[in-house]
Amino acid sequence: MPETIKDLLYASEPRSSILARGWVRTKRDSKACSFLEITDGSCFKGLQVVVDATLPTADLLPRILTGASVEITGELIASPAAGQKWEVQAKEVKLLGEADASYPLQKKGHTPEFLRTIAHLRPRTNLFGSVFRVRSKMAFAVHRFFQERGFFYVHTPIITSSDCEGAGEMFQVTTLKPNTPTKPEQDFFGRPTYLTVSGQLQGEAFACALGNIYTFGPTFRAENSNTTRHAAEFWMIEPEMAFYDLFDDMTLAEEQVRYLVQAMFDECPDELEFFNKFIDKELVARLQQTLAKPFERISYTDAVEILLKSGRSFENPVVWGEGLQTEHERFLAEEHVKGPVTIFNYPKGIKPFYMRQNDDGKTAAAMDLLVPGIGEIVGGSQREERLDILEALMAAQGLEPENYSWYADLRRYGSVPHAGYGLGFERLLMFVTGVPNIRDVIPFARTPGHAAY
RNA sequence: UCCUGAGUAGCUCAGCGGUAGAGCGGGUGGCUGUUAACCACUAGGUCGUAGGUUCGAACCCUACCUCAGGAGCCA
Repeated sequence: MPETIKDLLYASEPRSSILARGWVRTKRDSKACSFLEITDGSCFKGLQVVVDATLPTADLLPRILTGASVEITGELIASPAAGQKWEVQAKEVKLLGEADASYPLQKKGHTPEFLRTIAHLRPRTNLFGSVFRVRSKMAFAVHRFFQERGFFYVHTPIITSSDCEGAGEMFQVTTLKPNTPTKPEQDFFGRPTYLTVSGQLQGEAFACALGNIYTFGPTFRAENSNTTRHAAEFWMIEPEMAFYDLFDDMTLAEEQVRYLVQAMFDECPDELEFFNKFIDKELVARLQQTLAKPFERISYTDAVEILLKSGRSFENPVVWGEGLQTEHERFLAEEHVKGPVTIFNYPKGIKPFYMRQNDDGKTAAAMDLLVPGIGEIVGGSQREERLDILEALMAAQGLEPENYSWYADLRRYGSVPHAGYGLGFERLLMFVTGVPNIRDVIPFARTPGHAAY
């Protein structure tokens, strides 16, 4: 298999003959020689290649501009200059693919807005190369976290006929031709179907069989949301655990966030350093703080008290029974706690039917984990395991019982207490990279009006 | 969807009523073991689109389009 630039940069000794392939990041010419910096995406750093002007293949140099792909045969030597440990003294240069002057990536900083317009080329930049290496490492760490704890990975359906009530608007999936009179029964599945907004309900079925399970896959929301934290297609991590109560649930969510932050330090140090320098100067300090002490937990009722006593004037009034607004959440995480905080036991009136009703008759066993800079990163609850109460809640929220009969069966036959949560993978990536826009942590982001590529 | 702001060269921006500018990127030449190198010269733009005001509009007004930020919805 071909060697990568990462292999070469981590060499322990000089080598008399190597082959390096990659894309030219910069070229610096002098009379006697040219310096190429080439990258292949295998790691953050690039490899410096020195091409002597007397080399027979040096006449290719005028055609080797930023973005060109090259193959270099040469010698790996200790670099005589500062800036890099190793460099390649080229013996032969091959131009694999030219990139002419219209190549849009220059040797200078570009705005993320511009780079979004060239989503197919942006992974070649320092920033996006780093983001997507981190995305891969974090995805694997998510699996590792659960697998180390004996959780089973369940593939819940992408196409579904059940709407996870309260999760948002759905994209319809149909093979019926538009503008022709048709009935739902004539459709492919014999009923209306949608792209899933959550695998939770199916996840509960498997938790009530395999014990501890998780899903990790794409979910879809047809909301017309235009913010830095929302996308129409995003990846969600949804564990569901039999015999867990709300506090077990919170503990697992907190552990997972800390685990993934630790993985960032352990597995992506070069990228972390880059993000801290160019994206968010507080990033490393904030992540260290995340690991330093256990996350705080505040009940919704106490949180309302804290907000009311804060002496702060908020745009939106703080009222028990209403949802916490973004400004309230930010105050709690960024100013009151100055770190991640879990808010739990929300008023039952603002939560969906499947959340377990608390004995106080006023609240539901729900929790949100808020982090500084992002806000809500996890939303979860203990699920209502009592059939009569579940049915009453469904009726109160106007749901058709027949659509949820399979879900009610989980309570009808061997019901157990259980709990779960959803962790937004992209929001987690924003948290560990400091990248402020969700569109920049998704390879090809889907947001309202945007589905190019 | 609502509110706010912005659209000027390939990119980042300045110009804010009187003949379109800079830096970077490209080209040419020079120089140097260079690090987003440096120096000189050079090419490159119907100033988002359509109307309007004015002797005169990149600049003022209106509408639309696009992008961004904030809010709501949530992960």
